[in-house]
Amino acid sequence: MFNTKEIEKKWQNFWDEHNTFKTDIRDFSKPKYYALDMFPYPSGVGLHAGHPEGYTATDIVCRMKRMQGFNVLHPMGFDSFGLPAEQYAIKTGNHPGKFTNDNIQTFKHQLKMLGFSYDWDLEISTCEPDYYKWTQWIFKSLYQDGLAKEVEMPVNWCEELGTVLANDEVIDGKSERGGHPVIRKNMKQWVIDMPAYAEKLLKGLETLDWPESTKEIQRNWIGKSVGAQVRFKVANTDKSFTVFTTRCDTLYGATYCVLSPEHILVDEITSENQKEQVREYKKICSSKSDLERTELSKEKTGVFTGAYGVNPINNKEIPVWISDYVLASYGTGAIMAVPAHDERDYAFAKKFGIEIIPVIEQITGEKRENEKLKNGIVAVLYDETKDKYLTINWGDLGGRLFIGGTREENETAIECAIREIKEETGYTDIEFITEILPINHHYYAYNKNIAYEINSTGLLFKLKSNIKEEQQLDEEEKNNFKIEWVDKNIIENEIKDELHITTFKNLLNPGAYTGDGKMINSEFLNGITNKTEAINKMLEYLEEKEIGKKQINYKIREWIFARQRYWGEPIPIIHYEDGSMEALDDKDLPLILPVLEDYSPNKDGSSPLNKADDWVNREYKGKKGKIETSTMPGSAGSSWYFLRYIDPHNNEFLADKELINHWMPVDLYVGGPEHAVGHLLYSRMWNNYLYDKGIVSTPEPFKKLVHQGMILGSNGIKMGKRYPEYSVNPNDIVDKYGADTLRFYEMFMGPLEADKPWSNEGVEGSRKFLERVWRLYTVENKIKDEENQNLEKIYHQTVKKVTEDYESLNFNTAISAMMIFINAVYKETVFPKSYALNFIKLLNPISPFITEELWNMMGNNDTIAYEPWPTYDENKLTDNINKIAIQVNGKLRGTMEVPTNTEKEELIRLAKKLENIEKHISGKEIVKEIVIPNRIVNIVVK
RNA sequence: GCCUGUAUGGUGGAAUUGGUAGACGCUCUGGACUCAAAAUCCAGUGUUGGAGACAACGUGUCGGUUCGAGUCCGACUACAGGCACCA
Repeated sequence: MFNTKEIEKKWQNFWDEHNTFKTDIRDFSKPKYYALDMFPYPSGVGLHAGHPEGYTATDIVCRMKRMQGFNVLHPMGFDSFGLPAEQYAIKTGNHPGKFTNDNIQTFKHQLKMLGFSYDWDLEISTCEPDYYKWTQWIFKSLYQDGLAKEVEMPVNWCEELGTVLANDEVIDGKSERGGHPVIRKNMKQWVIDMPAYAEKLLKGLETLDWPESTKEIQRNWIGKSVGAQVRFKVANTDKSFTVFTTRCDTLYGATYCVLSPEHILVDEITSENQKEQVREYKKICSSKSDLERTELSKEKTGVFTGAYGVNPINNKEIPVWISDYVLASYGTGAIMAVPAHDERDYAFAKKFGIEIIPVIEQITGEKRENEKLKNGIVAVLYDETKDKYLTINWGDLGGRLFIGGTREENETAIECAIREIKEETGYTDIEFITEILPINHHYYAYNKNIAYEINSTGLLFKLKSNIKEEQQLDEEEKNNFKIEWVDKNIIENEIKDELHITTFKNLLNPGAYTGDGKMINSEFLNGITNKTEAINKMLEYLEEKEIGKKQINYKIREWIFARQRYWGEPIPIIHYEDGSMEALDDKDLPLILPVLEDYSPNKDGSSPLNKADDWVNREYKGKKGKIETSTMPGSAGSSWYFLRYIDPHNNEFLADKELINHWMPVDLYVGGPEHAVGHLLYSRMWNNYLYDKGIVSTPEPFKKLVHQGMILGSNGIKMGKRYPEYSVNPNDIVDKYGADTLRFYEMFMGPLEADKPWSNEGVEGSRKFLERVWRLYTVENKIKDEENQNLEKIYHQTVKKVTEDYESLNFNTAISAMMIFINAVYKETVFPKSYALNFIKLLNPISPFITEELWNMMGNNDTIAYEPWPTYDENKLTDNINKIAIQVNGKLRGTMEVPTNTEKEELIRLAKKLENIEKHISGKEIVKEIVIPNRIVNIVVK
């Protein structure tokens, strides 16, 4: 048994006293490695079980890299502006800084306890004026470049929290923190222009070694869509509006337009007799919260403005409506509606009885040369009383079908269907229900040797009674076909004809056709079947006639960059009495938070900073003005902290450019996936901006990103307030088993990225392994200055496996390899000293305390941290005996051991001699023999 | 609804990318040591049948490709995460 408390204390002190992990940031002689953890918010409760997971992962890589000769930058700091400290201040009247600093001390103590090899000289804290001076400086720069601005806009206002929230802080219309309702409210707001960087942020993703899921979330959030702007004139006026569409190819199918209720043109174009309705509708919309808008999204609402827009493609006048399914904040706040090919427009048109014009026909069957064109119908007759559909079973002549027919001249689809139903089945007492969008079908009539192209209309009828007339069938038909009423699943299983089954599915589930197909009703586009071609052709036309142009839109919105709170970075802007404003000069930064008597929010929701009269009201450059009182959001300080670590004590600049150039980008960044669209997007934007300014040397800050999974309670559920009995406190584990065991266990639980349930038995197992290692070195008496051939192969394999697995962050399998090695050593009487020393190095990154102690006990005086990493010999990874699997018909029937690189023929010969193989092949014909040397033999018999 | 993942013993999880499924750990069982227990060491542990050799089955479901599929292809189911009137 080893004394964890004693050993861990000893080495914590040793590392502190010797500055073991201090990084010489100006030493450029070695290759650099920058590993970064997402720094914590120092909450009152200290580290939770999840923190050590990600932190241990980076620590392992750093410790290995140091031993491999890299100059490693591995810093830690604190994201120390935030709401809990503010709430504490409101409650107690104390300054939140004190509370925050106490918590930071607790965190630091715990982090040291866990043995992370941070260089504490590089520690930063975002709430320190030395730090936020530069946060303010970057903001100021953004402001001066027009990327940070104050605008009047609808914002996410949370009454309970008394502040504005960014889009990523609102989830399903509720605040991310606390789940309070969020409403839309017009306010003057500081924002950062994220859309200006949308394209760069999107492009940059391609260069990053990040989880695909996170990149996808960011792509989604950026939401690029390529389309066109088209200008619609308002009939009988000189006004016009512009719509955004990604499907300009469907312009001929536009049968109405919709403006968002907030669109500026609404009041101007509304006709006299629609004014009241429009006013009423606008009122309803503006009072709706985001939550209500989301919840009510199923049912479309809207009103007609009385105005008509002119479709520029054919000068057709179409009604202009307003509806809140069109968002003011996206595109132009106006759309052209193509109900035939857009689900939302379809639902709206159906509800308000607006015309639907199809311009794309769904295609079924396969197109052939020299097709003969005809118009046809497919009619489905439904008997409600029996819940069955009428089908015709043609037997060998064509299987089961609905009623089909060819339209005669001057005959409508309905007339044709009624006629065909009567002729083929005799039913006459039927009621027309619905008709679907046309389908373009291709088929080949073998009996007539003709290829057909049919424009087919699908129709649904209901049987009212069984009244029948005599069928009119020719001889061939009479003999072969049977009328059968069948239910839905028979149809789905037995009707193979693509036209008929597609018609049936569409009839049962009528709606817009959003797939690809053949253009119809579209003049110069008619007949085109390629969507891109149609879009491009239309774009060309629009641009030529100057009625529209290509346009790209992004979903990403401005980052709302102000909070009505105290505990955040003050915005370094002064508003003068004359209405102008200005950023403070560099020499007046940092703009330091004033101390207040009372930190509670004001009743009007304005920032508590309003209470600091002397601080707010001042004369600056000879003019009277007020300092901006809202503060920056939580993600401000974390958007550039990775730069400050490089040079945290620099008073001249945010960090020395030469150092940034050397150390950036971050080589490995580990943190939770919850920051996918917040921190990880904002940091990228700031870094891209600083790159454009020539301040940083790479556009992307984080080259490789890995998300650690969540550590769940032993009940498989997230640890937390809900199930405190299943929660684990790292302090308790360290107290009982030691930090080495905690680190080891969390790495052995499973893949870093996966969510994993805690297991106390698993912790015991980890501790047991460390004990086993300890015993091997202290009591077993096997370590000798001798060689042992039996261990050579497995030793080299272990070095290789562990090295590669650390590099790729597969710590669980690295540990497994070390266990296999130790198990093998236990079976031997001699553990060569060189192996013993190098094994300590392999284990050191995971469990640093015990390994430092063992290293010491093996006669070394200094830390193991910079000892050269073990290497392996490729030639010793295998010996010359291979175990070959023998299969018969792909089933394992035996194995044999043969020398490496035994010839194929020899392998087969030996394999056939095995008793069990002989049994399985005797009396059978050998069809094939597959031999993969050094792997497998497979004999195929019949 | 759309997008992205995931699915393997009693259990946490392995599997060189198409080549002996279940490494390693936990649990459980047996043995050694001990007066005894704990600790430790050794052995066994997918299911079913068999004393055993061995055989059949087995990686969410159904189908396919292949000499051979956890791995590739197609359809589906369940769970997790993200997006959700984005025109």
